[in-house]
Amino acid sequence: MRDVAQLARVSAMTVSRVLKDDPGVSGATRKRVLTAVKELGYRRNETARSLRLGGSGMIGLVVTNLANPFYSRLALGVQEVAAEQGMRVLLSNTAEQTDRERDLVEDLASHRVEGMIVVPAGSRQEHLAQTMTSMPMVLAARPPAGIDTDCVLVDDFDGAREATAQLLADGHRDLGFLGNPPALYTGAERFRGFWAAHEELGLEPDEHRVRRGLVDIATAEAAAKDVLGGPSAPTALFCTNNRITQGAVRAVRRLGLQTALAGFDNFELADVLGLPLTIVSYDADEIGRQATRLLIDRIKNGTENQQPTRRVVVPTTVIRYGAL
Amino acid sequence: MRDVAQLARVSAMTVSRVLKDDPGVSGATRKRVLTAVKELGYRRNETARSLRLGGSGMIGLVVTNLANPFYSRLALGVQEVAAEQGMRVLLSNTAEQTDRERDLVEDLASHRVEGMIVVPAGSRQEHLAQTMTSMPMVLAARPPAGIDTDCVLVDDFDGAREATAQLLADGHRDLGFLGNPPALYTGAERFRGFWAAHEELGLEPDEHRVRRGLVDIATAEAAAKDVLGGPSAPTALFCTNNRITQGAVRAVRRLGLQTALAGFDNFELADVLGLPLTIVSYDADEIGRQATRLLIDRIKNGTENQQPTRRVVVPTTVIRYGAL
DNA sequence: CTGTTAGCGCCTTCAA
DNA sequence: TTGAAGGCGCTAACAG
Repeated sequence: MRDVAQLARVSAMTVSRVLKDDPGVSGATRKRVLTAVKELGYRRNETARSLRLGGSGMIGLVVTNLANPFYSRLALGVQEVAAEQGMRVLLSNTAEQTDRERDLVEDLASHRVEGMIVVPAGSRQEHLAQTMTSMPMVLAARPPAGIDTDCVLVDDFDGAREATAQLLADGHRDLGFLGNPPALYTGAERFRGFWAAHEELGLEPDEHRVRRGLVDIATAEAAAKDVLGGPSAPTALFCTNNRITQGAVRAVRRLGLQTALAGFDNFELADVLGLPLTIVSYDADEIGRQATRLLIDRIKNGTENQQPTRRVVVPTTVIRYGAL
Repeated sequence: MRDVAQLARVSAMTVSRVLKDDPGVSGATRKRVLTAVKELGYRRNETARSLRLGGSGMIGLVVTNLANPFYSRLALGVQEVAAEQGMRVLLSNTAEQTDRERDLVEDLASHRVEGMIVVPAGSRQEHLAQTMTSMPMVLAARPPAGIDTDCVLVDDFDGAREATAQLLADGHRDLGFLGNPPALYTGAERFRGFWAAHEELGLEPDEHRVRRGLVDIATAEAAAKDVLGGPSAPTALFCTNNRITQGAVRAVRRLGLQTALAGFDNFELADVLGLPLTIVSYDADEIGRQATRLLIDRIKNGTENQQPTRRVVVPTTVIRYGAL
């Protein structure tokens, strides 16, 4: 910056003003400075600027698994709104490990992000309380447990309830359930919705056809094969997320069945699989956008004027794909 | 830091030493400092540290479309190696726009990343030359054009050649080609491989069955329907990337055909689609890992000891899925 | 409209 | 083994 100032025969302060679009600079001076900037290929040091200004212009985003399209879409939504507000996003991936999550969050805090959006890996988040004291935090896709923060959720209960109701309306009575760990909020809520849809018709699900604690495509496929091969095989399966649905699709295909499937999260090619498929769909980008709006709102409001904790629920839609 | 120093009754310098694991601090002092750190919830300011040290410990990653699993996997590979080396990754998404790419790259440079990995949106990269003068850069998935940098490529030519050869070996003679824009390196190379496989058998592809310049699932689906509905309909289609293959799958399904498909990039559920599918697969994570290794190597070597430009080629494997 | 001074939080260097 | 001085690059606040 000194070099630019020297070349333009002004002080560093004037260069700073020009680069900041400060109005109080004469046209001629501004032009001289910009010429010098271009000639030297000068680029303002944002690190020094952050230090001086006391804000980095960054927000942190911590997701569990970027390879899952749900999270990459969410990340895109976050980037979109952050960019609108002139902020950058520092992205971290926990690989579903709570201890890594704690480290990454600490690391982001050390880099002075102005706030954080976290998709927590575990079911409770006490380990984030410390960080929360120094900056706002928003949870995405899971509600806070053990801490008090804003969050953006999918309507897990109602989506599961509605999809299950459709299967029941189709005449299915022997439904199976393939779920992620019940300790997770989404797992519990979606199971609750599954159950509620039964109750509304005066039915009760058969626990023998329930498998929970599934964590990836492989475990889901195994569980699906197990249920479908059992004595009281279901005619339809409800799956709590896209990985599990895909495992179930594999199992159904391998066994040569035409079992009806219902599941959370839309996925590509769902429409051309040729299986009867009921999908609870929602806009992952929108979760990211909403979370970012909540976060930036808190950042701009600073510590004063503390609003109560907010909870935004993103609606779901049920989509039906037919057999070929 | 001053507060910690005061509480521990030492100077700020000593606190700095403790936090840096500098050996020249007595055990008793170190313990006092750490206690004070914990009590105050103190966290070192990495921004100030970067400013003083002259290196941010970050590398930039610029991808065209994070929603494409290819890029999210690549990003994970980059994160993995960067983390091993104690560096963080600043991720940006260009949405395939070259002007946005230039801005994002400039922005990363302003934030003093120590190097960058870029998946360029366009076919030439002169606009990156300026930035390259101040830090190392590695291109991923596309070779440099208009600039001179290290790069990591997929074996586009050979993958396309081999997959095409397999279709020909199956007895197909009327192959169609659905390609991304020919101005893109991958588009050109994959088409070249498609052509070469024909030549090796003394055949020549029929240009009437070639459609290029496809950019997403929708355009690919339309093109596939067009070719498959035309007068000299192919019995098999070669697709240059996962979006195009998925468009082709849609078209084939909608038309109720059993056309054999071959394409670049593996995708989930490819094995359960029930169509004859030949996929050129490769490890997207590995591209990210290799690119990061090249980059960090250059960063550590500094400006001196300039090695010549390197080009790493990641191999491909051909996978075959059968009809049901 | 432009310049000077001072300091953001940390660490290198030198001195004790 | 510890501390004091000084500066990384920038800009707010105050002068002129």
